[in-house]
Amino acid sequence: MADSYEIAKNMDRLMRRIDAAIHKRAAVLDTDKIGQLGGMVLLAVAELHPVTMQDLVRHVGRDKSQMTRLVQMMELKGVIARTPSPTDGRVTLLHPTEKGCAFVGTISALMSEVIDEVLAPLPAKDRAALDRILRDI
Amino acid sequence: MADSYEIAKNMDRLMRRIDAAIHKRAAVLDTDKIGQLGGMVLLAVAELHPVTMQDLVRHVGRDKSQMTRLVQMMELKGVIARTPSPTDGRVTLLHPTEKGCAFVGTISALMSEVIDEVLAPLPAKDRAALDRILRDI
DNA sequence: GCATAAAGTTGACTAAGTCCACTAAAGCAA
DNA sequence: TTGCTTTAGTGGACTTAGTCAACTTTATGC
Repeated sequence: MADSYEIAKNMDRLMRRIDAAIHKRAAVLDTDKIGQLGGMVLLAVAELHPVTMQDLVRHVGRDKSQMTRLVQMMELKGVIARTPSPTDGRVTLLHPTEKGCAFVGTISALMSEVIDEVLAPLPAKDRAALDRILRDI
Repeated sequence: MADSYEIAKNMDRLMRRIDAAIHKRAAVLDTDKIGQLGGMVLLAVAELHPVTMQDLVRHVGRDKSQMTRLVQMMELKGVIARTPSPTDGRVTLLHPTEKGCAFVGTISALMSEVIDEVLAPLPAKDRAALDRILRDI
């Protein structure tokens, strides 16, 4: 079996490089200072809307209290709207606002740019393999 | 070209799962509360020693000030020792202590367990491919 | 010998993640 | 219907990570 430590280490290294590449372009996310995680969450909301907090939490794999605060912040910035569910008084539904939708293009372009930059040395075949493997796991 | 957003999203998801799996076993790293990053750094020091701060910083891809503080903490906990370089008064060399070395086995076992758990659904062939791709990047 | 650079440290900060207690609405069972 | 349990979401308090800039000390190249 391939050395797990090596896999962990190289995965960490890759993530650090992606983070650094995103950071370098921070201005894009800082237009309204929604941050890196905020950007990811906005993409998720735009993809899944209308989506409940619970589902969003599951989708992005973060703590629910963290999501509460992040979504509150993004509501303040005007990129996400919250409406109470008409069928269940406990749940709130999330939607991207128009402003939020406008960001989506920018953010996913940023993502592409970053991923393309970091994965640049990878042959297309390996990149496709990576894509598939990541989906499968 | 494979959708970069999907790759980024799935990479994030995978990292979150690894983090969660490590977190679940936090006790192993909490024996002396060196933390997750501390564990990684200890492995790196054990692998590369004697290693300078600078090289360590490059190896793990973190900020040097972060490393300073982390290493100070680990020195306090007694898992890493720092000695001034005999040839250059500016640099300090890092070594694992005996106690540190004793941890190394535990931590890399933890890593293996976590990686093996998270990558369990992956066929051996794909796992090998992932390993190679991560090395190549 | 002096400007200049490199190694490491410190301060002050922001973002991310964790844990727990809590409220309120829903679901369910006697 | 009333009480019990579960579920959705919120808030508080905290720890770990990560960033950036200013600074000290030692080395180095003219």
